[in-house]
Amino acid sequence: MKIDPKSSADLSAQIAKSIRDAIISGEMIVDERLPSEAELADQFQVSRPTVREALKRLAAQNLIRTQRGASGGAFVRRLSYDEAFAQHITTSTLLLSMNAVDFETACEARFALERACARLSAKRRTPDHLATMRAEIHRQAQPGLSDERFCDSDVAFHRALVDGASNPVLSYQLAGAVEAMQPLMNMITFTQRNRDVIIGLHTRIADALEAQDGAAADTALAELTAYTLTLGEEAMAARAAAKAQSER
Amino acid sequence: MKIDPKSSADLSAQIAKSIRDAIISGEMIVDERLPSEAELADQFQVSRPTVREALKRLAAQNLIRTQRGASGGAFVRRLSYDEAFAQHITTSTLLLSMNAVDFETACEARFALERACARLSAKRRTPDHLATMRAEIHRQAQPGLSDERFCDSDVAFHRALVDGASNPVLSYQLAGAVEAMQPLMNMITFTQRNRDVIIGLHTRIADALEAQDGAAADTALAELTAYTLTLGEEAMAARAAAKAQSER
DNA sequence: CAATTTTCATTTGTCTGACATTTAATGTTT
DNA sequence: AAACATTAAATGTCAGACAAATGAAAATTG
Repeated sequence: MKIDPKSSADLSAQIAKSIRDAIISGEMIVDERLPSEAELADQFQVSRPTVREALKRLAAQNLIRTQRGASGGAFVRRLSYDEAFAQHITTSTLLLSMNAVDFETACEARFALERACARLSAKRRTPDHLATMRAEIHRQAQPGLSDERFCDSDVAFHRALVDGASNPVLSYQLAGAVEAMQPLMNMITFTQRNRDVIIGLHTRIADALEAQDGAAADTALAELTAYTLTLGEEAMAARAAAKAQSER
Repeated sequence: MKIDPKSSADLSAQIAKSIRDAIISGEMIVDERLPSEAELADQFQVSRPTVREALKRLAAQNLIRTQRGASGGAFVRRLSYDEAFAQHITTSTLLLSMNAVDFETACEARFALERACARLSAKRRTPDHLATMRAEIHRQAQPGLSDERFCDSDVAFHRALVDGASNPVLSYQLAGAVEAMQPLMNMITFTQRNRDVIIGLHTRIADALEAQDGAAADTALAELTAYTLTLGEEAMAARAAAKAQSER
């Protein structure tokens, strides 16, 4: 592990990269202990604060964990699905909000991916998944539910659908698309009629999965896509109108 | 922005979280300047090194960039697709390697997602995308191509397929699945016959997209999925046999 | 007056040295 | 043998300093 003294980049960034590469390449394995801060400082010929900054960078990426005390130090960390999920969702959400991705694009991506799971989910869904979906449908039908709670339930429903495919990699990749959409979905005002239509489609999807009919689930999802798109367009139009009004 | 002095967590982690939340919530907008390190230290009642560690954590997540000099400082950074891509791929790759995801699971996820793009790509692919795919097919047919280069080309081909859908969000989510598979794909030894079959399927996919026939593309992708799975199984079996041999 | 150079204040990058805190291992006592 | 105290090693935090970059203001020059 070496660093380039001529590089203009921060030393801490270079050191972090050096260690990160060692971890990613498999040169360092899970739970392996890194040298102590003092040793690293010596090795890279920098001071301890600089090493510490590098280690904090790695900690921010969940690549290492640190432990205080006698036999403490920095250890290569096993990246768990949950952490990867959280990271992925944060990044996806930021990407959408900072780059002003339009509703249509995000919606299309989300449902295209979800439909990819439908077939597998129809084959493998367990009674547990079906129960979760039914429960969320029931929740969505409750009167007086706020739009935000309705969206939460919607995400939970679709999450169950995706998890039904019983493929953690698929669930992981999908989580980003589904959850990152939520801020955009939250802009929509759901009338009772809107909700009825969505609940109807959700029921059809759940029925199709229960009957292990992948094609029917796909069709219902396609309809849900189209319907969500029209809702989104209306919401965006209303938003634009309100903005024009306030600027007048 | 406040921190909890009673918390057992590192101060730098708390400070980082506090600032991160402000950025994610939209409280701080892109290109906005954070207070200087000295001011932050004052504000949070900690020393400058601690603040710096917090800032390095944020820098590692591409949430801020720093600039030296008179009117320098830390600025909220616009997360670009490219950076998000890189981050996503790194995380996905680590997730697969550290959690020993089996070939079958990763392969299934990858192709399920890819098939989700096929329909859209058939509709929207440009001559550019087609040209890229044809070029990669041509490259794959070249004699003497190493297995690794063959895989590279394979990824490039599928990337073009995905990009053909012209949905950056879709491309972003897919990139993780496709690229993270590469280390697993690299374990496979591709015989000439293997390559011929794959190239044939690639050609069928390209033809289908050119004809804007989504269904045909989907069928060819399904066949490619099945074929890749058998190749993977063989490779894993060979690997297991070699291991048993060496342990005997 | 305009253009160029110099100076200067600000801010991040890095270093030194110190102390606090946590924790496991070791030693001591009962 | 078990409970307790000691110690050493490691990270966490701090204070203060200097280096380096950089933009803006001031001084100089043509």
